Amino acid sequence: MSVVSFDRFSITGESPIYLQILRYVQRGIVAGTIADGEELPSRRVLSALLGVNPNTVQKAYRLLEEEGLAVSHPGAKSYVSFTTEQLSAIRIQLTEDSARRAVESMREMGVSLEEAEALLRRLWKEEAP
Amino acid sequence: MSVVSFDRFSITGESPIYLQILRYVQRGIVAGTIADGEELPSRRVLSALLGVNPNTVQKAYRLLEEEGLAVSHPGAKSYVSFTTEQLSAIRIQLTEDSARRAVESMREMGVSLEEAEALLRRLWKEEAP
DNA sequence: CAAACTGTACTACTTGACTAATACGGCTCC
DNA sequence: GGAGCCGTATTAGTCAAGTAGTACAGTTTG
Repeated sequence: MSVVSFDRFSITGESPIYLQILRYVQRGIVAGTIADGEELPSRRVLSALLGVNPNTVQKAYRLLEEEGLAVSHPGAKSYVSFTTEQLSAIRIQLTEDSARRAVESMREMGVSLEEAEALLRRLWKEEAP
Repeated sequence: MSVVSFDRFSITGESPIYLQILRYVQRGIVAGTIADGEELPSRRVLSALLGVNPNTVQKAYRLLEEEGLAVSHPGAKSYVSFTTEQLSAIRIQLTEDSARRAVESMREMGVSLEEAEALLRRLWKEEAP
């Protein structure tokens, strides 16, 4: 099985490195570019590639394992591992669920749909890379 | 003019104290319980009431002034001051955190702005009374 | 088996956010 | 005009997050 590629990954300094690594893998899983069973680069290899400390990568991998998206065993390689149920769960969790909370919050505050749309476009532009 | 009451305010430790004070006033303004021109408790009085340092209150008041919701002059009392145009801006800002998380998630999942707008309108109608 | 990898645990350093302590100068009102 | 308020600036302490350095133990592979 192939190894997860981090060629399209770069550190931006806008958020903690370990979170950027975590989101990169999550995004890859949902986008289909990272498949179930794929091998993850070792902590040392990836840390050397990114120029950070192995523990920073370890933190990201530990979070992945806590979410059930990867499996790790002492001394052995780590692998991406998820079920189709988890995939849809992640998709919902990361998109519609957060959007629903935002909508609910805005409605409680009396924000109009037009204001919400304006806010959406503004935030979308702000978060652009 | 009456003084802004903090009787219904209590520190929860879930977020910085100065932000809790800021949001309390913002919510009060949006809810209509705090009117334009009302007098704010002095930094020292409110800090003694809450059991925190005057500078913590000062930080909240300074943010209020930066947002144009209060006016302060050296040696004089501070007052709440806002226009009707600012009301909608406050409502949007109070929900901006959840909205920002939603936008961030959708961007990570590769959702386009158009799809996000469609999702927003759909969720908006679903939550309608 | 042994070398070279692997994951993991522990400690330490750096940095920024948050809060506190203190001091200074301006307004107000008797 | 002076006592007692007021807002403000400056400095310092506290704490957690993030990252780094190092060491230990297990697995793989030749």
